[in-house]
Amino acid sequence: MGRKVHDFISKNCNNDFVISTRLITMYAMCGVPLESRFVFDHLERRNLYQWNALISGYTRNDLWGEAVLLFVELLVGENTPDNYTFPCVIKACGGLSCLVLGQAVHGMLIKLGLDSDMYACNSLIAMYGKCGCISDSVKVFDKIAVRNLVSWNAMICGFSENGLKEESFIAFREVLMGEGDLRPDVATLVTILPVCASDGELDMGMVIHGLAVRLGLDHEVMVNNALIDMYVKCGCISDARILFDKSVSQNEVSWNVMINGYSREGNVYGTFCLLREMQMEGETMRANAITILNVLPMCLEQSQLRSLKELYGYTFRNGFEYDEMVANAFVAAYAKCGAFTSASNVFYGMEIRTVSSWNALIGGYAQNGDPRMAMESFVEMTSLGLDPDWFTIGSLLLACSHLKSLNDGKVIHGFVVRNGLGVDSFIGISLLSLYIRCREPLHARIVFDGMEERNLVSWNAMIAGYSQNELPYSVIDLFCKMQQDRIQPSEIAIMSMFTACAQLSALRIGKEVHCFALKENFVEYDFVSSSIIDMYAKSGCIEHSRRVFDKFSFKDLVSWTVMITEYGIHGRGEKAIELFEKMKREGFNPDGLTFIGLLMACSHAGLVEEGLKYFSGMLEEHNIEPKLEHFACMVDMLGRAGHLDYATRLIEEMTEEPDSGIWGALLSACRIHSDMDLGEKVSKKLLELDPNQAENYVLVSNLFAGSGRWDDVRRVRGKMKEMGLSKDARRSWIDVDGKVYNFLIGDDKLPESEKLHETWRELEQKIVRIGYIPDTVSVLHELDEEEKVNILRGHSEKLAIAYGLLKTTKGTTLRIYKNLRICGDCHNAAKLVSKVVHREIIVRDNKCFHHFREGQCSCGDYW
DNA sequence: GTAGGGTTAG
Repeated sequence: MGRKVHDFISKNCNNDFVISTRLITMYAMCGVPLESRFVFDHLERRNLYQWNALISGYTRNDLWGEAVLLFVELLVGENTPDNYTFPCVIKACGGLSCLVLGQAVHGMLIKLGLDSDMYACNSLIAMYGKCGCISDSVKVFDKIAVRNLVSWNAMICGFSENGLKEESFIAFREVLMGEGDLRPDVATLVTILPVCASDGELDMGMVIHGLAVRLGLDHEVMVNNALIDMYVKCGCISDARILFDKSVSQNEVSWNVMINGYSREGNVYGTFCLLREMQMEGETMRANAITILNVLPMCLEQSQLRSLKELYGYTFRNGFEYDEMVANAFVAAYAKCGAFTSASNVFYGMEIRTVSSWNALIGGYAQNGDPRMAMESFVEMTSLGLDPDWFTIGSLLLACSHLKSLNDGKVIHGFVVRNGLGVDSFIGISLLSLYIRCREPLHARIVFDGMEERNLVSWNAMIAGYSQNELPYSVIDLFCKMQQDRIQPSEIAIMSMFTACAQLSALRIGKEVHCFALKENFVEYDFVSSSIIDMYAKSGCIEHSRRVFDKFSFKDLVSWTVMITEYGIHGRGEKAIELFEKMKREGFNPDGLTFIGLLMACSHAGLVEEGLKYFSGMLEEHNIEPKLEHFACMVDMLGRAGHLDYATRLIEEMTEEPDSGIWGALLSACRIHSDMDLGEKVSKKLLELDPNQAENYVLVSNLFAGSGRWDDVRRVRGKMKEMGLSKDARRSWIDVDGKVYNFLIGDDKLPESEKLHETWRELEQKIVRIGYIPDTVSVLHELDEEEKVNILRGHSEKLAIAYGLLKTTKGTTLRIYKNLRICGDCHNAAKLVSKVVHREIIVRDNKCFHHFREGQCSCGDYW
């Protein structure tokens, strides 16, 4: 129709200014800006109206570059732009996200004195928003004398695009409640609804839904679609579907949004049904490239490779595989399903490979278990002269962290610093995680402290990183700082706190965090619950652990395994077995880790027969191949029970080469049962296999010390010194009223040390009356008896017990943590003390728990 | 001034 009118005009009144301006506009509105350009180029005379019409036509059709070029042409031709030209050009600058250009145009606007024009200001607000300079948007907004709805909409949009969710809600409320007589329109609602959608703000979304109904805007197709999308993203698929079915008018977006809803849920059937229905809608409704991208999330699980291939077939038949984004998404999706060959086929089948395409490939390899290929692909990419962007860098850092390649990581870190990407939060967090994985928490902290902005993810990464590097004090410290900074902790930081409390046996803090977790509903997460169970157990409260476990309604294999393992550490072998059987009855299949817990439980409790039965059942009943750790448990169990020959035979029958853990277990057994012949052979093997571990030398030295071979002891200790190895000092600590007190062996530096030694001597007198005899065999040094007795008196666990009795009220249970194994003498003394003072004393050593009560220990003196 | 998509972090 437009063309016919054009033909008529060409014949009759070609050079009329008004008519040719209208023609240019008409073609632009019909989505054919090339025709507008044709008209423009064939004009004999031009005025500003026609330049403006074409620039505006370009921006209407998202041809930002062309709009800006035409504007430059206009200036070169010594024309002066007017208040109609500027909004269009500024919009184009925003479209290009080109701040420098936008600022230049803004400067020109000021020079011409047009900077109080509302239309220009509204475009400026939007432009600065799109260029990430939201503070400049605010400045312009504040300066406008009279603001209209568009000014507010632009502001809301800018806040939302810059991730300032709260600010966009505040601006939205201003529109509703403000002095101006403003009513939200379609644009307002369509801008604010995605803010609700992106963060699951269902309540706010529903309020806006009600508002849309009252304003009579809910039947507008764009509003309706934004509402459907909001319900989908908030997880209310059925509500979304009701709106979708009720829609008065629909377009492709409506269908795509609904399909995306089913797809995100992993609902294969629902997704494909809707896709089929969409095709049956006929000519009016066509699937497009975005439809494909909306179906994709459904196929991202390992098991959905078939659906993914089917979808690729559909894509191919409809010619969408040429869409760059679709192709990139398939590369990433195939990689996620582990189908690297298909990913690479799609990738190398593409006509043009942009940096994004390379990112899809490199990211696919980095995330899904082939970090080496990620690095190789990067080399190939750079050899083609392509520069990495921050997505590429992020994936490379991930690959380095999987490879634990600190050196490559540092090279990339250098690149990041030189290119000023260090401020990007994604890159910062990726760097931080790299250093954490490479066990360089200090480096990680430097990156963390250097971040311009810290978000929840960066706090979590740093806190969880400390926990993974076994730095519990740092976890607690940073957690407190997080709260000072008013960052609301999430389930990940909470889990790290439980792990830290478990490492420290810090019961009091652990309980506080438990209250917090209950209040915030974090206990519903399986990994949080497992960490609570662990915290109570490691703080000596195994009954608390069981109570948490029983109350937890989403038990998974991990929680069962944790509970079984904790029973083992507490020497409650029968309980562990009982729970293991219950777990099987409830339909859970044990894995390798479950068996480590179970076998350790049998070992600690001396349940050799049961242990052997479960060990053989691993392969026979559960098809789990025993690994080195399982053999180590068995050797430990058999050795401690005195079956050294059986243990030796088991090692000989292993198909895998035994490691230092296994030889170490056998060596401990040799010491307990004073088997020097075997012990010496094993010592040799152990020190050959792993000569850099201090513990191994200590084991060997203790073997000799136990039978008084002091020359050999000196030889081994000398060797250890020569190697520059030292073992941790013997330490104990006790939690009194939430504060942790540390004790070293023979510690005289404590403020109350005189009082402590006195208390212990009084206790000693009391326990001597009921049969305590100092067990000087535990002193593995070449000294005379009296000196040995004195050394025994200074053992850190005795000091901790004395301190606990001094500082706590009658009846309080003492919970003590020892960093190495408790010695025989302290074990005996603790039993007797528990009897004379009528207190429960719980000692956690580096292997297991001892609950001393009324002269007995839960381990049955078997440890 | 405006709705739907993919690639990086705990």
